[in-house]
Amino acid sequence: MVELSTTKDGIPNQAEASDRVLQILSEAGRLFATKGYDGTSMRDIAVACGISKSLLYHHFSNKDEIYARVAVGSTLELYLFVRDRVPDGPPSQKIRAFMVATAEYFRRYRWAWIASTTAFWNDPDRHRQKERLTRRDRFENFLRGLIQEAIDAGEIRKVDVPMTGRLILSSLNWMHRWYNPNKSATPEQIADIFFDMVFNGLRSGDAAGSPPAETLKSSRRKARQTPRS
Amino acid sequence: MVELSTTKDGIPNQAEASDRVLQILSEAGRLFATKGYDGTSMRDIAVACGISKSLLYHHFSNKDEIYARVAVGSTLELYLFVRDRVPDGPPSQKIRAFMVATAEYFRRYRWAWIASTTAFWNDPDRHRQKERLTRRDRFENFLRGLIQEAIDAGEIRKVDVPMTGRLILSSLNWMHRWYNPNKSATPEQIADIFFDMVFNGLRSGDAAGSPPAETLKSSRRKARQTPRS
DNA sequence: AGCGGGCTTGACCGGCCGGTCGGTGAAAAT
DNA sequence: ATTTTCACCGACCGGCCGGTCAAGCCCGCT
Repeated sequence: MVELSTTKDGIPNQAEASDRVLQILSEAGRLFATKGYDGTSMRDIAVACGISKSLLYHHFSNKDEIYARVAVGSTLELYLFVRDRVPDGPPSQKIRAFMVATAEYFRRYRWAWIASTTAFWNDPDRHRQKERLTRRDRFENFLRGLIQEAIDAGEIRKVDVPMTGRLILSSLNWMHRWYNPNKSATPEQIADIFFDMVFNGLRSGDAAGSPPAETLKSSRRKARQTPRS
Repeated sequence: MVELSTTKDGIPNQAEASDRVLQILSEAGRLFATKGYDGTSMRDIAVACGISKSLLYHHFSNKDEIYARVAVGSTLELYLFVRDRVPDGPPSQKIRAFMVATAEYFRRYRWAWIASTTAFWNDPDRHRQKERLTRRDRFENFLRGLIQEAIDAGEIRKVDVPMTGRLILSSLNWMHRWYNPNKSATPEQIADIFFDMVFNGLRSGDAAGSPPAETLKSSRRKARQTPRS
C-alpha cells in the first residue's frame, strides 16, 4: 500500500482511477492552481507525491495530459452538476439555485476549478481551447436562459441579459481570489448573499425583499481582518 | 531613431523613461498578460521588440525588474487615480464614480492591469507580495468607506460592507476575461451598467431607479455573438 | 520453484531558460 | 584628435525543463 497525500481535494469524474492516479491528479491540481501551469514542473509534482518523476510518465503520457485530466475533467460536468441542482419553481429562485450550485462545485473541486479557470485562459492548444469555450458557452447560455425566464415571468426588470449573466458569473468566478476556507461563510452562503444583493439591490427605501435562506452567522468583524478581493 | 512597437498600450508612471524602455515595458506587459510570467521568456520579449536579448539586460537588471516596472508601476497609483475621480456628492454616486474610474484605469492600462492581477497572485517574492497586498487593502478600504457612508446616509440598506465591496470589485476584476475592446460598450459604460444592477437590483415591481447616465446603444444583439464571462 | 507483468526507479538526453561577457560603432565630451 | 559614453549585439554559460529508457522490485499465479 502506498502512503497517500494528506490533501485529498476532489478531482471530479475520475471514477475508475487508481489511488496513485488520484493522488497525482490531486497534487497536480493543487500545484497548478497555486503556481500556474508553467510554474509547476514535473519534478514538483513528483516530489509532492513522494514518487519519482518517471512514475508520472508511467501513468500519464505527458504533462499536458495531467493538466487535461485535472482541468477538462473538472469543467466537464459543471453544466450537468448545476443543471441537476436547479429545481422547478419561480425563475428567480432558479437563478439563486444556479449560483449556490456553482458555489458548491467550487467548494468541492476547488483546486481543479482554479487550475482550469486560471492557467491557460489563452490556451495554446486550439482544439482544447475550443472545447472549453463550447462548454463555457453552454454553461453561460443556461444562465442566460434562466434570466430570460425571469424577465418573461415579470420577476426581474428588462435588463440586458448577457450583461446580467456576466455580473452574476463575475461574483462567482472571482471568489477563488479572496475566499478563505478557514473563515466565516461557505461558498454556498456567499453565493446566497450575492444573489440577495443583485436581485434585491443595495438601495434602501422599500422593504428589501426576503432575506437569504441561510444568513451567515459572524458577519460582524473588524474590516481590517477580513480577506480582500 | 528606432522603429517602435505598433501597440503603445499605456504603462503608467514611467515619465522619464526612454522610448526603448517604454517599448520594452509595453511589449512585456502584453506578453505577461497573455502568456503569463513563466510563459514569457526574455527571448520572447526581445523578439517582440525586434532587439537582442542582451539589450534587455542593458536596460533592466533582470526579468523580475521588468515585471516589477510593469506590475508595480501600474498598481502604484490606482488608488490615487480613482480617489481623484470620486467627487463630493451623494455616497451612492461616489460608489458609481469609483466603479467608473476603476474601469477607466482598466481601459487605459489594460495589459499592465492584467499582468499585475493575474501573474503572481501568489507572489514568491514576499516583500513585493506584501507591498501589493497593502496597496490592494488601501484601495479596497477606500471602497468600503464609501459603502459605509452610503449606509450611514440611508441611501443603501444595512448590507455586509466587506461582502458588498467584494461583489463590486468582482464585477470589475473579472472584466478582463470577457471584455472585447472592439465590441459594444466601453469599460466605463459597463461599470455604469453594473452599478445600476447592483444598486437598484434586478427585481421588478417598483419603478427601478434612475437609468444609468449613459446607456449603451447596441444592447440588442444575438446572445450567440456576445463574448462570454 | 519458476514466471509473468504491473509498479517503480535512477541515469540520462537535447533543448530552452535566465543571465553574462567581450566587443563594436557612433555620437558626445574633452 | 582623442577619449569617454552608451545603445547594442553574438556567443556563450550552468542549470532546469519535459521526456526517455533499460532495468529492478514485488506481487499473485501456476
